[in-house]
Amino acid sequence: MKRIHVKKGEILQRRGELDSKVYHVVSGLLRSYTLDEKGKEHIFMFAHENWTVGDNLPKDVPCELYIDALEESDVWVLQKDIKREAQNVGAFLKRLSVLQKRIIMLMSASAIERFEHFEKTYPDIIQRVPQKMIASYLGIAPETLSKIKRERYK
Amino acid sequence: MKRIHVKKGEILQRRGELDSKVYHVVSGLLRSYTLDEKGKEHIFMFAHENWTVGDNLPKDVPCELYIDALEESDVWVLQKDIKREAQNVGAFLKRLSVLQKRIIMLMSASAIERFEHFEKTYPDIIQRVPQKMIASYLGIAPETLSKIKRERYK
DNA sequence: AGAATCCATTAATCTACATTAAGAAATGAG
DNA sequence: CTCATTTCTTAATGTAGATTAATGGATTCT
Repeated sequence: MKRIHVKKGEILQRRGELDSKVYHVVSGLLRSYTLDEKGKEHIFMFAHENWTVGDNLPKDVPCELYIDALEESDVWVLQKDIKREAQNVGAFLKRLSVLQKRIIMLMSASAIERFEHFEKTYPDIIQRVPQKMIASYLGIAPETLSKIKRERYK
Repeated sequence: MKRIHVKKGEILQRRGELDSKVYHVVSGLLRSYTLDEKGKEHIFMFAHENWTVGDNLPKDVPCELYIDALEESDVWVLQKDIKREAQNVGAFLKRLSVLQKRIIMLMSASAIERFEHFEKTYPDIIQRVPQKMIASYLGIAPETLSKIKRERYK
């Protein structure tokens, strides 16, 4: 846990890095964002005074967010040595990362991509709920989901 | 903390309730969802075996999610007596609730509504970042944000 | 079993928002 | 101060996905 000073525009984290840190803003303003295939930015979160940004993934999983400074900032950099806090916190982290992924998908992925991601992530749930509920989860109309699947297998 | 058995279709929680609980699924399948003004359902999350659902709000804040059972289920019902766990967990809960709200907005609100919500929630950040970044956060094109604001004040 | 409800699929039409392009305004660097 | 870059606005056109509606097949209820 150390304190750093960053200038405007400085990049603190890039997608794909391992052992990503958590950043707690003392002063200034950070932002985390993703880049889609077309190179378009999707801002995931702004973090100003007393707020925290960072992927919430285990140390051995590559992170998905870029983090940079929108203003000159003072920041605490926290290691994620989760072990000691164990179970409880681990569960929170898992939920945070699921929600994060969900937001990223809603913002940057098409209906088809969202469905394909869902298929991979929750293969069992697909069998257990009606399609219209999957559509509702994905944020698309049931008719659209139907169309997607048709085009997919033809 | 008690264990309950619920039948398919049973409603465990309605939007607006205070002192909402957290539900941990032992067997079966739950779902949480919102209803928009048009009465349309937007599923926030499926929770199957060993997963957890629930708003992550303080006891005195009305919850935003409905929760019901998609299958006959066994569930642990947990009180949210957060006090003892203090700071750390409190911060997680806050982050979870922000992400939850974000997903709900992305799924059920129009561009204008998302902007108005952002205005209210982060009045200070609006002053500090370019509009195109706010658009990127809201998941809309900068041109659309520009149009929205024009129509708004005319 | 028969009735009623729910669900998936298709097709036609509609709409919110994206994209593109171009000029005006603001910001910043030297 | 001035030129360059970034940002904002406006308008024209395009498109992914919503909406509506109709049909047939499954489920569930009595």
